[in-house]
Amino acid sequence: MINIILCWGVTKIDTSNTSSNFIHNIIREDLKMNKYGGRVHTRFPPEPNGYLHIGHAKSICLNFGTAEEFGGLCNLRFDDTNPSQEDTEFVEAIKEDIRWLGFSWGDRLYYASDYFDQLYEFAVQLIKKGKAYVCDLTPEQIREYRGTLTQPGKESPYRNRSIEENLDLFERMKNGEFPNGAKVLRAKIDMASPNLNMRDPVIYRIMHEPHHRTGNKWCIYPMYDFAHPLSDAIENITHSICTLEFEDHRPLYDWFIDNLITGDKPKQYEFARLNLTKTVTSKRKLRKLVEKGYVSGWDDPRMPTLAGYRRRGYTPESIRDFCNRIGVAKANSTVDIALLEHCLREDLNAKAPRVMAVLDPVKVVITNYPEGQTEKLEAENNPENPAAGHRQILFSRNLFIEREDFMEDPPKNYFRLSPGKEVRLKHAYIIKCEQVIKDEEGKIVEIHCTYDPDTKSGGPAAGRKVKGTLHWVSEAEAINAEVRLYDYLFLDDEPEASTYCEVELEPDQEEDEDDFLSKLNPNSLKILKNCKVESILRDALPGSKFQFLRQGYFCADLKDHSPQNPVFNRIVGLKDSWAKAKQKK
RNA sequence: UGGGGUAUAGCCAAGCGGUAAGGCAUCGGACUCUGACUCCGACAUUCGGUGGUUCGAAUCCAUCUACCCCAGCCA
Repeated sequence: MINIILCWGVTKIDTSNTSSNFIHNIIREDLKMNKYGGRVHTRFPPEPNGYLHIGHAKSICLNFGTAEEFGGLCNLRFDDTNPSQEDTEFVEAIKEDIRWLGFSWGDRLYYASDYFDQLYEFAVQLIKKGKAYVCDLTPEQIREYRGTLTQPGKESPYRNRSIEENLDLFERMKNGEFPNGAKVLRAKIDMASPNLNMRDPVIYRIMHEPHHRTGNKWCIYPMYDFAHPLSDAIENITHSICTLEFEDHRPLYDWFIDNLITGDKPKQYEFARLNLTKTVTSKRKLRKLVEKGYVSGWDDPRMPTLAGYRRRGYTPESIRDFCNRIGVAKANSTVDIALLEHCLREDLNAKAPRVMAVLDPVKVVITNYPEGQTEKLEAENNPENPAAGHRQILFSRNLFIEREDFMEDPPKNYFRLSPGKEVRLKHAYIIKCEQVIKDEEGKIVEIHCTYDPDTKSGGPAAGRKVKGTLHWVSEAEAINAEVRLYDYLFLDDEPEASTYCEVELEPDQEEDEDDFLSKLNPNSLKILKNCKVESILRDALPGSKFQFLRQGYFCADLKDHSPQNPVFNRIVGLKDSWAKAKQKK
């Protein structure tokens, strides 16, 4: 009986692996030239300061997928160079999400903090080469000295300290002799560079802050621009893939590599991050939704986090399929969320057992069906997968159908139940509506029908055609369930776009940052308490997924579902051409 | 107005000098005991604009335009 819940279909083999994108083209070229001796080694480098979202999934699929496709390796490396932001909670969540997506880093789990000693040594080398110096300028002064987009910067008065002095000062920075912000170590490059990243960037800052992995060992921490390329080099990364905003950091990346690394040099390539319609993906904004309680947490089923999708009922296969389909390019773009949902439905259609659930029940009485009688009917579990087998459901005189499936005064193309009309009850009989019972307020409380015993599914007269087929649950077997209908958190296609016109922007416009909150969909969650569902759902395992016939895909909630209190989340609705046709009128 | 990028259909996206892949969306139609699925069909005489090179240009050259990113001791 529980078989239905476990009969998870075969995962479709993804054959779209010969993907053509500019990064793979580069790799094919590198392979042809035997660069890196034929090695392909990538890495996924999250900062453990938040949960992974759908945008990260694109990067994970690119990095792990590329390694897989070219017979290479992909490391997981936490970019944990800023202890004030980071936490092990995020480290664990990130690991779980990557595993859930189906990728494996083998034994190659690394942390930038693993390299703090080596990075310190690299910095010392730079000083010894006269290519780095300790600078006493305040943060404000550094900003002033940096110049602007159109004007060159000025050299720091500390720029020409002797190597010995720099060495001494840097060591004393490490030893904790100076307070936060008192000094920094900077690369000595070019204050007049048109690329601001090259204007003597800070590479080490003083931060008296315990680190989640190194504890109190360090009070100076390397900056991303310094730690990242060198970590790549330490791990023998060949292709270092990141997003577009780091494009003008590439000269700096190369500068550190060229000055400190011999042998194979990792190369950085940049691709456009994912944007999704009706979705916010900025870490800051997601954090806000969580912290201000607009959602129940990072794993709220409405969140575009991987934890949220998991709780919602998305399959990892569908997310990977999506990531493979959207492509990888350098043009900023916003993918229609309809594509994600398409991938989801395609996967779930093949896998999810069908079951009947009435979300907004209205009672039907089959007046010519004997009182007290019940009978077992056979129902196929998944027409897409015969191996999923059959189950038995109970029919009885009283049953429930969807309130929406009855209309007293229907339009011409209405295939469902209405007075005097016939419909088939899925897996059961054809019934005909004879009478409508209403209460004092005119609300329909019962629909009286007769059934045609000859039309039993699979029976001799079962071939008779009627236009509509309804899902139903008999009173004899129905159990109550809570159903949570989730909708988009934002209805706006681009919730992150400012509503204010750029032209009118005044200097003082801090508040715009929270603009997106005003676009929250007030109906993103609707809770239905008295749904009638097949009794088999009582035993559904948390996280198991079903198609509620004619309605959509639903998932037994990972946290709240139990046999005593069945709770189902709507993952996504079925496509509904009837609703679309209605809307057009 | 400095530097770095990007422009191919409603949305993604291939294309790499030989005459515009594919997917999503949309619109028909077939099938259907899920108005689902599936299937069949339609959907860029044109690649941001303009000039040029060439027998031939989305691809090469010139120029213009639009949009994105950069002035953290964040990543």
